[in-house]
Amino acid sequence: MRELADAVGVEAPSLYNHIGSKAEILQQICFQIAGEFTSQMDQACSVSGSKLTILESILRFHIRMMLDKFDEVFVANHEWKSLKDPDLSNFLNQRRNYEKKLISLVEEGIRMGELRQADAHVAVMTLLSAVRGLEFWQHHKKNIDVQTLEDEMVTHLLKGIVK
Amino acid sequence: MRELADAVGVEAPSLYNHIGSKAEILQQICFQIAGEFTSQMDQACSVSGSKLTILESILRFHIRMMLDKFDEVFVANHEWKSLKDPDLSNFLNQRRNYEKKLISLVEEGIRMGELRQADAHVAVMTLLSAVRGLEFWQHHKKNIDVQTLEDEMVTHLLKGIVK
DNA sequence: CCTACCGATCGGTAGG
DNA sequence: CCTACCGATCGGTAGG
Repeated sequence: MRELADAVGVEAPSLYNHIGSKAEILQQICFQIAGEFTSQMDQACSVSGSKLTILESILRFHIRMMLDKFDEVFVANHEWKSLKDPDLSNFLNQRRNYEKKLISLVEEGIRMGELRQADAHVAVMTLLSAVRGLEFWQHHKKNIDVQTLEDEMVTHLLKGIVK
Repeated sequence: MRELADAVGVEAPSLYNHIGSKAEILQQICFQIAGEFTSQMDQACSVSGSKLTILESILRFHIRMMLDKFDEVFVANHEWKSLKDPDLSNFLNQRRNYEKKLISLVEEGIRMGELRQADAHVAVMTLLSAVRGLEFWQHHKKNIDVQTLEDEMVTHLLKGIVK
């Protein structure tokens, strides 16, 4: 809070004329980000097209979120653990739901023959892990064109690296 | 430190008869883990075989490390930022070197026609991100056989999910 | 190995 | 918006 106050140019206690608590800021960030992911997923699923196309658009959204709203996504990904309990369960439910929808999507893709026979659960977790890992790229991100990064990553995750 | 002391069954200050500082424990964990990864990489690269085979064995090692030595790897992955400066640069150099070797390996694989034409840099970061993301699986890990998880994840990362 | 305690940090309140 | 200050926490030291 002291750092934040410094950045804004006031003393730390003055912040409390504008916010209720540090926890409240956390809560807002977490649910704003969760909401963006959830609504994009719903939108992506509502368009007609192959399951693969939908999956790809979701992947691309994740990557763009990691690049465009790094700080907020980072906080939502890490600090949600500090949410207090109506919020905590709420957040976890939303996330679990999100993962379930993604798993269903992959399962349907497999059933329709668009996707390889695979463990949908592991596939989804692998995809989510990979895009989330953009967190750690730091200096690497700066040396490469954003669109190339997105395209290469999506291709790798969908088609692999083996010839 | 108080938690640690509790777990061991002594008072917090007593710990300092056995360790120099909290920072020293961090340093030991970071370099032990870094060493394991580095030496496995060297070993894997020294055996004859396709670049793809080598890459796969490295991937499998990462996954197994994430599952078998979760806590240490977690600390090495996150808390290295608190290392002080001869150690910090040392650690970062070791990691950068590791990534470079991996990138070279992928580049050679591409050159030899074993791997698809791809951005080796993005490919390696995608692979590392994905395996590292096992950090976040938590409850998911418990519902699946470890060997299946390893096999499915490796297959996904190497061959993708598209049919 | 313990008790006693320090100095820094942190989220936050009181009171104006 | 500020000054003054609180209570909890944390890594660690002194002294036995």
